[in-house]
Amino acid sequence: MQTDAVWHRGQTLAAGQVAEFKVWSELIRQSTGGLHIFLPLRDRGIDGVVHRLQDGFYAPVQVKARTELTPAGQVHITVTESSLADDSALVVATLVDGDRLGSMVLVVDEATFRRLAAHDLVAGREYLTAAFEMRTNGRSRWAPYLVPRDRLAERFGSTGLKADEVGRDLERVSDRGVIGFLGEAEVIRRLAEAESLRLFRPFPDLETVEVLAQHAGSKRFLGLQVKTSGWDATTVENRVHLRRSSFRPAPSTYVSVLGWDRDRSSFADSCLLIPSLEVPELARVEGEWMVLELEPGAEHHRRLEQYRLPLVSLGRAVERLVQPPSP
DNA sequence: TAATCCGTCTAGAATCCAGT
DNA sequence: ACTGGATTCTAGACGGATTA
Repeated sequence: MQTDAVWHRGQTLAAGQVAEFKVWSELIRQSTGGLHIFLPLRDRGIDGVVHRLQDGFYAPVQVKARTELTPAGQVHITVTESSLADDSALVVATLVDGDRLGSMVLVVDEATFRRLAAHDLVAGREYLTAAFEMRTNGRSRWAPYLVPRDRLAERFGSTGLKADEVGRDLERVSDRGVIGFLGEAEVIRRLAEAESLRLFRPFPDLETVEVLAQHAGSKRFLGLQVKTSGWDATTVENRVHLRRSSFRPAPSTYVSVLGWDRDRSSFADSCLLIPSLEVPELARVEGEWMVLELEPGAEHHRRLEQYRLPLVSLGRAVERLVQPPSP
């Protein structure tokens, strides 16, 4: 395949981007929706986070790509020591062969990568290199971590959703209106004020979790589902609907509810932050839906009162939930 | 066949600088 | 003093020759 020249010289970084999206699309396709991807909103370093829906597990991922084999037919992956910041993050390294990923993909956590890689000090900087051949029965130290391209999702623990589950999440895309979008933007703005949080958005945009935050220190994740509830002078009470079939409670998932004052076109001063595990006992079931009753404009939120906090402190509150345990 | 070493190139950051 | 463009600098990405 002589498409190399297309990428060569000046296109190499673009090739890296291409590789990232090849990896994401392979994971989404192979898992038939069982894996979702979150892309970073500001920080570089981690290229994306893979979310396994079955158990809510999050895996930070760094994608490394090469466009050419060495003359000896090897794939060489070099990274700087400084770019390996999270031992639990996974390195996904691959050849970009024309418009496809290579037939074999290296998937290894950063700690193992650091341990197995060739360490090389050049001009005061440390480089780590993995060298391997793209075949299944190699005997290199990397062989145990090589997986065929078509079994990438499997490596991430997803066997795919059952047929009746496929498409379920697609339904909810239409749930979100203009107000909902405003709410998400507001939550992102508030979380961005917390300096220790890294933020991610889902790709494609059909997750229950709409904003994902990771603490830079503890590396812990917290996913937020954002609900925005409007009110005006005439209707003080309101309800928030959560589709039961696509609601996946997990310890790391929270539901945030913002109030939108239609009269003033602004957000209420307070919001709610509810652990998703507690939602089923707080909500009333109405057929396909779980319903939370609240008074977004009021000072009191009835049985949800204990989850109320000032909107300005939302970033701090999320930060506290994921920060490292104090010694 | 794998590991090591190193040269070249680029994007983005930092800095400089001329024109207003 | 300010602005936007040009220039320089540097970390990191990439490729491949050489060694083990």
